[in-house]
Amino acid sequence: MPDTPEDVSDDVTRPDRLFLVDGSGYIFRAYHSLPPMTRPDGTPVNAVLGFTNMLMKLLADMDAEHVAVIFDKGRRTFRTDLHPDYKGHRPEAPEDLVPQFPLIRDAVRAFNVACVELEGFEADDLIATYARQARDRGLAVTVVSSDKDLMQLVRDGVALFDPMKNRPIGPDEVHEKFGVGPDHVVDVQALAGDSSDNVPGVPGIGVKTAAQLITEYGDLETLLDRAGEIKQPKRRQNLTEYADQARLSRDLVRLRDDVDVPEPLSGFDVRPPEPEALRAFLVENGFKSVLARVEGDLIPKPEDGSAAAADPVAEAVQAEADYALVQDVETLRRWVAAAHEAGVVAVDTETDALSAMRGGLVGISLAVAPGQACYIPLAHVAGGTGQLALDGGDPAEAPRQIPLADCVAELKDLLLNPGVLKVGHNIKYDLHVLARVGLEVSPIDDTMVLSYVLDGTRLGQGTHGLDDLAKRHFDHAMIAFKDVCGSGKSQITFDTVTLKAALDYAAEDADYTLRLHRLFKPRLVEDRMVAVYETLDRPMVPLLTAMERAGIRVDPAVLKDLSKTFAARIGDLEDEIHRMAGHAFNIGSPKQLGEVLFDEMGLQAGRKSSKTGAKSTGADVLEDLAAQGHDLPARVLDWRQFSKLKSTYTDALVEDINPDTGRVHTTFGLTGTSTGRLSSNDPNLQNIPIRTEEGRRIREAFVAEPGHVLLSADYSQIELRLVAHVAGIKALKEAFDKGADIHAITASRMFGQPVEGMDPMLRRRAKAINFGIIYGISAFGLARQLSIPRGEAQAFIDAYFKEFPEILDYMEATKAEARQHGFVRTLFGRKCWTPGITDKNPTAKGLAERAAINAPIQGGAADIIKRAMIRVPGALTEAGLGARLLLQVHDELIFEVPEAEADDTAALVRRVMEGAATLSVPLVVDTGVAATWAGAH
DNA sequence: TACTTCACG
DNA sequence: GACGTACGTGAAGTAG
Repeated sequence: MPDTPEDVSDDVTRPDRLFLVDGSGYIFRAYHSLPPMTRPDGTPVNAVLGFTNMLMKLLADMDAEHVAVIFDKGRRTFRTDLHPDYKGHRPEAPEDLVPQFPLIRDAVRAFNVACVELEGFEADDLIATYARQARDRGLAVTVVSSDKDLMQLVRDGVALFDPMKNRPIGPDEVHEKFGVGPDHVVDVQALAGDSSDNVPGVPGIGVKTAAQLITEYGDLETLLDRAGEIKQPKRRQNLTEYADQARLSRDLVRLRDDVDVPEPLSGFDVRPPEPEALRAFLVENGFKSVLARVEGDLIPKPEDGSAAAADPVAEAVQAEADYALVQDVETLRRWVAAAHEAGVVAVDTETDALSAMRGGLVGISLAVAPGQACYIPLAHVAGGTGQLALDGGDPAEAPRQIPLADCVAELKDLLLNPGVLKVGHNIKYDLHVLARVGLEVSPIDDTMVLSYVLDGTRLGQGTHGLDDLAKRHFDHAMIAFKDVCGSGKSQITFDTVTLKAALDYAAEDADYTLRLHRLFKPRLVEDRMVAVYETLDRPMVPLLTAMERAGIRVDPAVLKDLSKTFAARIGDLEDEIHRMAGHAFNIGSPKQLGEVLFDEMGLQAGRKSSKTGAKSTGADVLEDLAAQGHDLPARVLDWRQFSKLKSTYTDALVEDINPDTGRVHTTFGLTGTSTGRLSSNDPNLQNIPIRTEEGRRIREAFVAEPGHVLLSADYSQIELRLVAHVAGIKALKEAFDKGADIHAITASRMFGQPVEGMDPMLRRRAKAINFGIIYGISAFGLARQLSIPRGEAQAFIDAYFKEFPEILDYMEATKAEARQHGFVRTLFGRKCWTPGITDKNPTAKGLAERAAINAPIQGGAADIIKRAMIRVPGALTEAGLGARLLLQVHDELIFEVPEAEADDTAALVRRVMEGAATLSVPLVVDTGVAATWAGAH
């Protein structure tokens, strides 16, 4: 704060003051000072609020020119390297506190206060360093902390202030606590130790004795040198025996004041907060009372209505809804003009069917500002009872509506204008619908994708539906679709809804899409997710739309033929199984099958299901029984295979062929997975069988258009390569550089056998371990996979860690990262949330830990193939090639290619995919070309 | 709707 | 030392 003339007059000579705040100490006090509370999205914020209040009070009370808040960063410091047990017994931070750590740093920045932390050092060391630097420059330093470890810093020009007791701590208070002056605090602590921090000290010596000894001998070294003079025999012996331990303790306790600090002192000037940033922070965390307090003081108060526009986020929260029905071209033009003016418009379409590929356009809604939205009915039919009042028409006739062609003509420029951002919620759907009436849309943003990128699968955030987000972020209950159209059998289509109901429902969707956009877009920067959104997920939206629209040709004759074959096999197996059982039963019922196997036949049950405790009839159990020579379970396995193939694939896929296109159009999910992978549904084309001969035949039904071929290009071992890269595993990298059989090489290293003529059993084991590594290996899991005793599995794992020791560090570091932040990041910065990582239940915690280890690998691979997909269309166009990307199956891309271009396209696709990321190991892509998907592998 | 099973990476 | 697990998906079927 600038000095007023009055202040200056009586204190012209006082030195500048610097306040150094021990942020980590504040956090725990804040956390315990308030009961648990959450903001609307479920994020706990009690510590954030407590911290914010404490920070505001400090800023208001202190009289200083410079201030900074210093935090601990991570557990590992140079002290844990000196003494691994240091602070080793400290419990993990409470689960609901962990996600608040980053928010608390946001709070500091929101108040425009410098915020410092440094890997490898505790906050105390940074404080000591800054205090020394500031003192050297003649500043008066006040360290704000209740931590006794900081008492050693007290001297001329450096004071301590205890915010807990609200009192200064000077040399007298230090003496009271340690029995010596500040300059000998370290010596006393070195002798007395500290059980809570695992500082060993010297046995039998507490603070009192230590102070007495130091006072008598002067300092620790002198005391240790002259320990022989001490009269008490036990004490003399301990001081001699544990001298090195005392020295270690001194090194642990003594603060480093020579840290290479990340921020210069000059950045600590006291500055007023940026009003927008502060308001955004307070609004987002729901700190209304704080907002009310600072309005008009730290930040300007919005003067009703107009001034709210000064802050987009606040406006998104507060705006009243005002929705308009658009039934004539003149009105439509005014909305289009408003959209041009705003530069951002939310768009939502209403259709007469759920399917993106089939639904016909019924109406369009637009929002140009929070609360300001309209609905343009286009294909509503006669009948709705509420229509008369609004449009003055005859209820027996269709309501007054702009002809579709006119509306398309009016919207065309807007939707393609590069200066107007079109925002949708799951806009992929709308892009399909609008494409069918001849409307292209660009550029776009998608609030569903934004929500996914920002909040992913955080605690309880399984879904990114518009209704959920409106509730979570604005505490607003959206009109439910079923309240407008009903549900189940009596559901009506949207074109029969009254215009009034349609307006309320449809305009609200566009309105809240726009509001969410205002909320989310600034968070990309704050959460450091700009690159992931802009370079990975947003470009996927139009790309996936094109892939879904393209679909893949499926030959129904092949499928029907297979269905017949499978039906015959199923029938035969069923008869045989029933005969063996002595009676008919439903083989598809795990319950009935279990009774036949374990009760009637008296076979030994393998394991029980985890949820219900029923005896499992899973494939692994049946395989064991079959291996013991029992025929019935062997037949059941066959029966299951054919039933699965028939019901899930051959029968179902025929129904999924779009009669208009003769092709199957899946929907790709961009926001469903915890790792950044895509998903595929309706139908799922990412799990078409391949592992068995019979199943693989289903891929013969996936065919190219006449004159075309299918090209499959898949990454070889991409996840294992990523492990080698991110974990920096030297031996694994060398193996990949050699380019040979990676599993055989692994086996060779682990079992000390030459790669030539490797025993297939050893290779199989090495392969299982390589997979296990990707999954966050456990002896139990490996033992189960390989059907070997757990001890043997553990021995394999130990052998693996011995050959590839870096993997252990990676696993530990990843778990620590997950515990600290609640998420881990992929190579490209994507956050993968790790709920349960601090769970008390060891099973849940173990699951979360393995998931955390797997996420950067699986997610990194997902990022890489997305990069490749995004680069492919441009590369094809540039090369003048006519291929279309049809499908993605995690590490594989499938294209439909003009026959004559097959070789060129394969080479180009391979080049793009292999160059999609530069790692310390080569990326390798294999390609195959054939008339069917079966042949392209 | 919950659970089990199984198809894929 | 106990906990009771390999990571990530979606779909079909049974059972309640």
